[in-house]
Amino acid sequence: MNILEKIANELDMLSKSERKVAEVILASPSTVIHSSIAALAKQANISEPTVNRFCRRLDTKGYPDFKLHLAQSLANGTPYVNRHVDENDSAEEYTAKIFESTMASLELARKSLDANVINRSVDLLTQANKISFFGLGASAIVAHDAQNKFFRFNVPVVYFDDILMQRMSAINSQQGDVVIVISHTGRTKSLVEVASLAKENDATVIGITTEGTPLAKECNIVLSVDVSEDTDLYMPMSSRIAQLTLIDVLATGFTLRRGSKFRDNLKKVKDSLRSSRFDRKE
Amino acid sequence: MNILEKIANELDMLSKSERKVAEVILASPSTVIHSSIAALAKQANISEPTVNRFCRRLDTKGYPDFKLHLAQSLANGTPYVNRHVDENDSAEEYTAKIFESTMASLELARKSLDANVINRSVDLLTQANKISFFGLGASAIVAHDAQNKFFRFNVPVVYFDDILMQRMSAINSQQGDVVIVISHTGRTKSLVEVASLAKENDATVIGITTEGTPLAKECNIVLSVDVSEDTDLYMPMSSRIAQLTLIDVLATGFTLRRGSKFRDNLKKVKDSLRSSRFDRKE
DNA sequence: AGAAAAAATGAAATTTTATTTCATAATTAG
DNA sequence: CTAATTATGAAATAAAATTTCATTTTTTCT
Repeated sequence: MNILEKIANELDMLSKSERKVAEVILASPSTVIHSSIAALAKQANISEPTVNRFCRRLDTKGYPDFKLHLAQSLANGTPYVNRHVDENDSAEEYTAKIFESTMASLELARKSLDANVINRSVDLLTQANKISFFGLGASAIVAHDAQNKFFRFNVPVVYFDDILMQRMSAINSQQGDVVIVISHTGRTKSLVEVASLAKENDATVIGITTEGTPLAKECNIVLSVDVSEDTDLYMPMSSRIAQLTLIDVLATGFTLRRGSKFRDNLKKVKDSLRSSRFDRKE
Repeated sequence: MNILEKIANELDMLSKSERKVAEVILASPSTVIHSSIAALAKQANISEPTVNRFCRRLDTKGYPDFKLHLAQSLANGTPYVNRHVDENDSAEEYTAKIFESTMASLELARKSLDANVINRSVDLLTQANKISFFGLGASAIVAHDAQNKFFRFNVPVVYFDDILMQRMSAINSQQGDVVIVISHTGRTKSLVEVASLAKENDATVIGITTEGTPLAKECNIVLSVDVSEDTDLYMPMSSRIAQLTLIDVLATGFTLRRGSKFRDNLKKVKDSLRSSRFDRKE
C-alpha cells in the first residue's frame, strides 16, 4: 500500500504537529528521502520525537523504516503526480510534467471505474441494434474515436458532433438502441437534452461523464471517469485521454464477448488496409 | 537506473570482500533493506567498513542511501508493463490491463521524445501563418483534437481527414505554413504523398510518426513517438494516446511561448462556453 | 468557568547505527 | 623476494534515531 496515499488519507487522524510533518512530506517527498530526521523536524518546525511518533503512527518501525516505505512509494505507487506547468519551464520540463500528469490521471480514472458497470455496458453494446456516440468539443473527439473503433466490428454505429444531428438522431432512436453520451463536465445543456430525448424514445443511454452531474442523472448507466479537477485548466487534456482509454476498454470487452471467430474478422479488416500502405523493408 | 542491475553489472569490478556483500544482497535484497550495516556485514562475513565502501563504489552516499536505492529498485519490479488481454479475462482484469498498458506506452513515448525537437516545433508553430493537421483513421482523431486545441488560440488552423481535401490543401500551402502530418505507421501512402506535396510547396512539414519510416523521410522535422509495437494489435490504442499527449505538449509549449497576456485570452474562450452549461450547485 | 485527566510536545539523555581513522594483512608489480 | 599498492577490519568517532521524562496544551467532567 502506497504510503503517500496513506498519509493523505490519515491526515485528519493526526495531531497538529504531526500534520505539519505530513504536509512537508507531501509537498516534496523526494526531498524527504534524503533528509535526516533532524532536517525534517526543522523543516516542519517541530521536534525530532514528533517526526518519530508520526512514523510510528503510519505503522512503520521508525524514521529509517518510514523512509524506505516512502522510497518505494516514489518508485512505483505515485510516481506520476500532477505537477503544474510553470511559466518558465523548459521544453524538457513541461513535456515531462504533461506526460506525468496524464499518467497520474489515468491511474485515478482506473480507480474510479467500476468493473460491474463496464460489464453491463459491454452487455448492452453487444446486444444493441445500433450504437450512437455523441459528444461536443473535446468529447467529440472521443465519440469520433469510438465510432472508428466500433465501425471495425461491423456493427451499425454512428457519431455526431453537431447539436442538430444529435437531436434528430436521439429522437429517432428506439428500443434496442444504445446511445453513449460523452461529456467531462456533464453540464453541457444540449447534450443533457439529447440524453433525455434518447431516453424518452426508449434507447438505453450510457453516460461517460462525472458522477452526480445533470447528465449523469439522465443516463441509464453512468461510466464515471474521475480525473483530477485541475489538470484541465484552460483546455481539456487528461479528461479526454481517460475517456479514450475507457473506449478502448469497452471495445476490448466487446471483442472478448463476441468470441474468437469475431476476432478473426478484425484481423481481416486490418489486413484490408495493407494495400494502402508502403511495405516494410524487412 | 536499477541498482540491482548495477550490482550485477559491476560484480567483477569489486574486490573479493565486496563481492561477498554483493552476493548476499543479490540473494535476498528484500531482507537487506531491513538490515543494519552490522547485520549485513555479519551475514557476508566481512566488516562494516567494507559494506560502507561497497555502497560508495555504487555511487551512493553511504549505507542508508544505498538502502533507499535498493528499496526503490525493489518497488520498481513491475511498474506499468504491457500485459496482454487474455480471452478469459474478467472486466476487472482487462480494464486494469488496458489502463496499465496505456500508461506503460506513455512512459515509453516520453522517453523517446526529444525536447529540442519539441522546442523547434513550438518555434515553428508560433511563427506559422497557417497550421494544418492531417491524419487518417485513428490519427484523424488526433488531427481533429489538435485543431480543437489550436482553434482556441485564435490562429488559422485547419484539419482534414479526407484524402482529397488533404491533397488540395497541401498543394495550396506556401512558405510560412506549417503542416503537421500524423501517422503511427508512417507508411500510409496517401499521407506520405501529402507530406511530399506540402514540402514541395515550401510549407514546413512536421511529422508525428515513427522514426525511419517513409513518412519520416519526407518531413522537415520528425516528432518520433515510439510505443511498444504489440499494444496496438487489432486496433490502434496506445499510439493515438501518445500522439494526443504530444499534442497537449505542443499546445502547452505554444501558450507558454505566447506569454501571459495570451493566456488571459484563453480564459475568455473558456468563460464564453459557460452560458451553454448548467450551473454548478455550490 | 475551572479543576482534573488525558494527550501532545520537545529538551536532554541514551542508544543505535554509520563512518572515519589507522594499523595490519593481502595482493600485485618490479 | 621486496617494495608498493591495495584491501581489510578493529577501534574510535561521529551522526542519527529513539527513549525518557518534564512541561505544555487540549479535552473532559463537574
